[in-house]
Amino acid sequence: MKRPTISDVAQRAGVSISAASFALNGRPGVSDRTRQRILDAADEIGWHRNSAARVLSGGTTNVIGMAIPRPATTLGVEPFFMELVSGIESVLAVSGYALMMQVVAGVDAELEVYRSWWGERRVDGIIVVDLRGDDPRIALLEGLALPAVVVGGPADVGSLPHVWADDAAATAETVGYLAALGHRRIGRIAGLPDLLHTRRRDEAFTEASATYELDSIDIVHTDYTGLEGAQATRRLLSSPGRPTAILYDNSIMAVAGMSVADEMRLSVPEDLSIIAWDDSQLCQVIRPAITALARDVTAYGARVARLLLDVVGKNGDAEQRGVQVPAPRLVPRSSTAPPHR
Amino acid sequence: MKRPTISDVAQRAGVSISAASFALNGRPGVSDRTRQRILDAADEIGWHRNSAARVLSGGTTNVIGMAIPRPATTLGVEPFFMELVSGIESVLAVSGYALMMQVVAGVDAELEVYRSWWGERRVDGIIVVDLRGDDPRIALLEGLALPAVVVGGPADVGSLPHVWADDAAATAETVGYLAALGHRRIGRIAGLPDLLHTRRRDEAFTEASATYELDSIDIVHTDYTGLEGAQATRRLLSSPGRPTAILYDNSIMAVAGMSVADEMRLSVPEDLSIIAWDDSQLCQVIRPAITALARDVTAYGARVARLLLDVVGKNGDAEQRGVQVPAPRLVPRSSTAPPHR
DNA sequence: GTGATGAACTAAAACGCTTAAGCTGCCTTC
DNA sequence: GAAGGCAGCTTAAGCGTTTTAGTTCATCAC
Repeated sequence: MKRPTISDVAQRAGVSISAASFALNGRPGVSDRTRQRILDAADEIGWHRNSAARVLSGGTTNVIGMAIPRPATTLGVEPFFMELVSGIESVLAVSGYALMMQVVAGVDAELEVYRSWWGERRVDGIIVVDLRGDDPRIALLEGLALPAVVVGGPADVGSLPHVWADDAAATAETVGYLAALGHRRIGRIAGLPDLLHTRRRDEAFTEASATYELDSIDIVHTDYTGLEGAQATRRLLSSPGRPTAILYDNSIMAVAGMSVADEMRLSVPEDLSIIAWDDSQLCQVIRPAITALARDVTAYGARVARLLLDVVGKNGDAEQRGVQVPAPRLVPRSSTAPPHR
Repeated sequence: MKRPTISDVAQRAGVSISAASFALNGRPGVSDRTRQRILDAADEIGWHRNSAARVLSGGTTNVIGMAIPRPATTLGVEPFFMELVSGIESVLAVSGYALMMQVVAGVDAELEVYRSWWGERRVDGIIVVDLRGDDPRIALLEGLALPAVVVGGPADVGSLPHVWADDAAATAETVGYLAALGHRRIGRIAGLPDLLHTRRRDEAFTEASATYELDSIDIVHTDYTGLEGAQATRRLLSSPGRPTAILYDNSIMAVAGMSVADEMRLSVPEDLSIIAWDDSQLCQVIRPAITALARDVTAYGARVARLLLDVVGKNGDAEQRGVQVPAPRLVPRSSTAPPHR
């Protein structure tokens, strides 16, 4: 089955190729009658614009690229990620853009992917996730002048537009809440230490502990899996001055921690309060329900996509370099209470 | 920054454009010395093949398309989906293919996406998920002769290659296991009723209940969310001859069900045994740990991707129409036991 | 009646690549 | 020594669009 081309359309409508092109792109230069005849002809033979040809003659690809610097096998573990993609897709889909995802093995591979995408003219813009300290991707993207939006910030993003939430404020608020409940020893079971947002939360956590004059804090880094979450919890709860509250960087680790407490005959929330970053169905469904730092990840993703479309010039070019989304809200549930005794 | 073209490479190496093309594509027609000179030149100026131009002159796009017929906001709920994508990516990434995802609002939108992708020559092949009864996508794809692989089957896939697992056998085995423990009343809390695999499991469940001469079974369909899983559980546990075991179609519903049991002062597994389809970190981490029907979803996705690459002719063209992956294995944990009394 | 204007349309170049066909020399072969 | 073959290259056509620079022709002002 041969694909019809624009010249088939032109022939059928009895006009030149360029008249057909004008009509099909909604440009002036053809009369309304002719335009309609051309559109009808295109419809009748089921014409679709060949995207390669369009790109070759200077058009846009209508593709947004996103490299994922995580091992493919761990992608499914973090619901944050998939929700972000959902939000991005919800905007791209209605704008006729597709999302091209590529899992990459490491930072070097990711840089290479960006260079390829740029050189091959495969994407109109890209979304950068999992920002790290001294991230070489920033400089590369600035150099290539590839339209890009960073998920994260507001520091260390160079001149790139970015979308960020005030994790530090949310962390401080959470520590304050626990302090108000009477907790003096608080633990934090965090994600990967080289991710920038982990560091920001770490710092905010430490600062807040000073502000509220806590007796002690403890931070343990993990790879976000339930397994490491459980190990870290076991470690904290076995220490001499064990914490009476733990803040987890995701919900699967919080659940794992709750099981460890159970295993050690500590009850939640009487002996141990538990809070999870990123609310999810899981937090709501489990008993006791888990107090969570809720953010609308889907809306976050949507905001990222909208900013990127602005940057690639699809919509009005409102030049916003940094966009802030609402800070996570603390949603108190049954897993937090004043400490026992 | 101007992107270098093949003619820049040719000029720098002092040869014609076609000589450069031959060399850069590893074809015969240039001497080894010249070839090396050309490759060096390309490297020095950072040349990348313009993919649009390559596609336009008959090449492949090196892109695999995947339309997702679910609302974007629920994408994050089902870990199965993301794990499948991980597996697919793990194969595509090393073969230099990218995955293009597009969320679609319904079946009609999906058909339109396929027609566009075909007409625009945007993808080399596509992956079809969430097979339904009398699925119109099958006929369309057969008609367009677009290389495609269906996730599911083995029935109702037309002539399309597909990858499937024997869910029916796993269902039967599970019912048999519960029967052997002494359960006579079993419930099933299933996913969307119009998905083909839901129907297959429903049928197998009903058949097995006859085989093992159970007293009663009950099937409730849901949208896979914890909320509906909880509601369905409440309904089953409130009925006169309430089940002593429930089989859930995913793990989040199983957890929700466990909480409902707790709420109703029924303990797991003494009063209620719980089994979840699709093992996950969640099943392992929660207390009691949940007995699960484990399948290697990542490997499943990888198999799908490999088959599709075969079909588009990347690898050897071993013509396998239907590929079977291992049936889910029952992994007994603490959430199942003989019924009380 | 003349020249200017502009709407409606066409011809042709350009985008960057692949590839079929053609052109050199040089080496064999008889 | 003429014919043939072959490696190693070049020329040029073609892929399906977009877009620039025309061309034609009717209309209008004076």
